[in-house]
Amino acid sequence: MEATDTTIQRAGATGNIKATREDWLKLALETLISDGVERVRVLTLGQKLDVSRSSFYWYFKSRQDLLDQLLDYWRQTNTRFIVERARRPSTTVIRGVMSIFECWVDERLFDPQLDFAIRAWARRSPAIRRALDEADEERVDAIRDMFVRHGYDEEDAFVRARVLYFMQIGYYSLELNEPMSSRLAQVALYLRSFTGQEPLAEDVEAFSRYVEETISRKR
Amino acid sequence: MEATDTTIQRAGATGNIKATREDWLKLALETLISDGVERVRVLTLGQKLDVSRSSFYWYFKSRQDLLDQLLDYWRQTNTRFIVERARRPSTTVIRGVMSIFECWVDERLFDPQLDFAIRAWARRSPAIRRALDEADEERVDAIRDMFVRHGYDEEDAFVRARVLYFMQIGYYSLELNEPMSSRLAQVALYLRSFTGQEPLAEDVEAFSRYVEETISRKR
DNA sequence: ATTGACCTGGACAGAAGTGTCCATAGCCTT
DNA sequence: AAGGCTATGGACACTTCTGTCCAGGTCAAT
Repeated sequence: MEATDTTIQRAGATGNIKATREDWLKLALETLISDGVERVRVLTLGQKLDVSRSSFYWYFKSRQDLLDQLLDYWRQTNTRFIVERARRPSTTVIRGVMSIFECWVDERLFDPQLDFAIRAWARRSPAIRRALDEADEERVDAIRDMFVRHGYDEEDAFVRARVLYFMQIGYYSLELNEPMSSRLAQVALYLRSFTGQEPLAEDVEAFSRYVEETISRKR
Repeated sequence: MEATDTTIQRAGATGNIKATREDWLKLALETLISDGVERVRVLTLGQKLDVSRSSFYWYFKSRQDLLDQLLDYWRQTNTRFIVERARRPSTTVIRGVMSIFECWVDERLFDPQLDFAIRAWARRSPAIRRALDEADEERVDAIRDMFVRHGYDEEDAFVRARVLYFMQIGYYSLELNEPMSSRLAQVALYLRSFTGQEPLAEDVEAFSRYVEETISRKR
């Protein structure tokens, strides 16, 4: 049972390896996302990887050490693209909001399940709580600035940023699992609701095209 | 179970009683709300009540039995008032939305922490998931009907109901803990954002009055 | 072929939790 | 005063998990 496989790159490692550090991390991340921190257990991960727990303690100092690294991963992914999309120059507010919408339809830009798992985690850990508050603030601020750039006054921009962002977090909270087609069908209404302006037909078409491309590239 | 509640009435009970069934339930509920289901443990509750676990098994069949009753409690409270407020006759949409807003500022009508705890719970239990989906749908439908009554067409009403409800769930997800004063300061902007109409000064004032009364009555 | 750096399994100790059984203490009724 | 019901404590058996220790197995380089 040396087993190297799943692939070739692992041959690069010493060979005795059944589970790499990355295997542990990846499985831990998946577990965090699907089941929550509480379920990220050394014993359970080991059983799934078919490796004894001792192996884990070779790579990680402790369970806490692993959890710390999961948080780091989240920090380096989920907030970044929202802020980046919100800062992109846009010709109209509608287009600006659309840029942000891209994060909501492309899980490579924003992983709602992961964000949600972190949110649940934060309820019982002050350290996580702080990290999360910072991330939320950063995101809302970036969206607010986008509205401000398009002429909304400070306070209005802030409220609209919140409505947009909170609404999306709320949407994810419900975990509806709707097909993309029905979500797309209402994009125009959401755009109007968020901006107070009427979106053009070509705006909506442009967004639909983006989504189609994204989905096809993903396959 | 006579017993009703704390203090004097407990003398009415058999006397040997250190912890009533209600004590267990209440503490379990508080724990569910503040720490999540995972932390609702017979052992821990017993320690806090300063009673051995055997006592628990006198009142409840098992831990699962207790959890079932917590779910029942949630079912009988959180959704009811939202639906009731959404159905109230209102002269304008603004007033209709304000009726629903009452749930967001009065924790006796809607307990966000409890709702949130249930949401986290649902992620790992299909039975809870189903109960939650039903509740969400019932709430959104009630809000949608309110918009329809005020002349919004079906699809628009649906999107607006979602924006309103999801935004609020999202707001709670962030657990911001803002003072009521700063939330109130932006009520007009939210009303406009949700309805697409300009609220009257007297509407905003009426809402402020309601909130003040609520807070003072609570003390 | 030997060495040494890497990695793994198994055993041990111990914490925290569930559920069951039974003896018994406290109050109410008779 | 005795008996019955109600509620409790303590002991037992079991499970699931963490973290430590150490004896080894495997590969690469010498």
